[in-house]
Amino acid sequence: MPELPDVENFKVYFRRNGLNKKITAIECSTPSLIKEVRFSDFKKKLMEKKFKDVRRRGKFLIIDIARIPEKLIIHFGMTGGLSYAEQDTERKGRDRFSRLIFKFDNNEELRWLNVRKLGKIYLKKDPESVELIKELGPEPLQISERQFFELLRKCQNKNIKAFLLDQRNIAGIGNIYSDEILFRAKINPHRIIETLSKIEKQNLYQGTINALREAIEIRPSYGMYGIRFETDWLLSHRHKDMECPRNKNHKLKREIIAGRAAIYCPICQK
DNA sequence: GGTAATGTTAGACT
DNA sequence: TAGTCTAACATTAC
Repeated sequence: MPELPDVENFKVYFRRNGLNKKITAIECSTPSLIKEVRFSDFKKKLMEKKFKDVRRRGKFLIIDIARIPEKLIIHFGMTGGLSYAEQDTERKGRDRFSRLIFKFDNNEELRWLNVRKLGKIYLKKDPESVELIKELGPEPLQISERQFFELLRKCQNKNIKAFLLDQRNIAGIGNIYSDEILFRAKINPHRIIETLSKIEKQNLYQGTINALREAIEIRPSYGMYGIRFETDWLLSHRHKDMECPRNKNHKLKREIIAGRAAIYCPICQK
């Protein structure tokens, strides 16, 4: 679930539920997911503190903590999320995979969910000391068309889907949104960047911005449940009826490209 | 039981 | 050198 739009909504969820409450206990069922610091030290640093502010960078959340310079840095991996609930209530559904839990002084708790244990947690003064954060490309919703073209220019020989997926080019796009973006831009995921026309590049820029913005808007429920994309999204047909949103007679194709399952319309996407 | 899954990365390969 | 491919991580759901 967690690509840019999802993590953006996790940010709002965290801001709404996790800030300015004193941490009274911390539990972690899988301490190996907390990187570069022992869980006992992690706990010591955070006990009795409050989360002050939260921001998003790519697929990461970076959280300020009152009274200490360290930031809590969260990556959700492939199957992560957040859940806020009353303390010690039954953990149903994905809450069964609550790997890290912050208990607050109001008898509620914030759970970091991570089914496949591919997520990571850091506690660092400087977020840039996390290799991937340091190398992260610009935020797609904050760059001009001109800057976008410049990024493409530096990767002429690369496959377009590989380009979109590589966090060092642009931050926050993952497998499903790369498919959605390429569908909107009517570009076949096999294409190499240097073969794209100016109009296709413009469509790619607009498709990126529109898909991400609309996805952020569409998800009124936070967490990983109840995605409700309209049927004109490629996403709503993925792994289901596999019908092209533009034409029911077109069958979507699934193929491994850039190491991931790409789903696209071989007729609409040239 | 086999397969695929919204991420990242190291190392092999062309 | 640059770009691509594969496997690995770990676990569940269908």
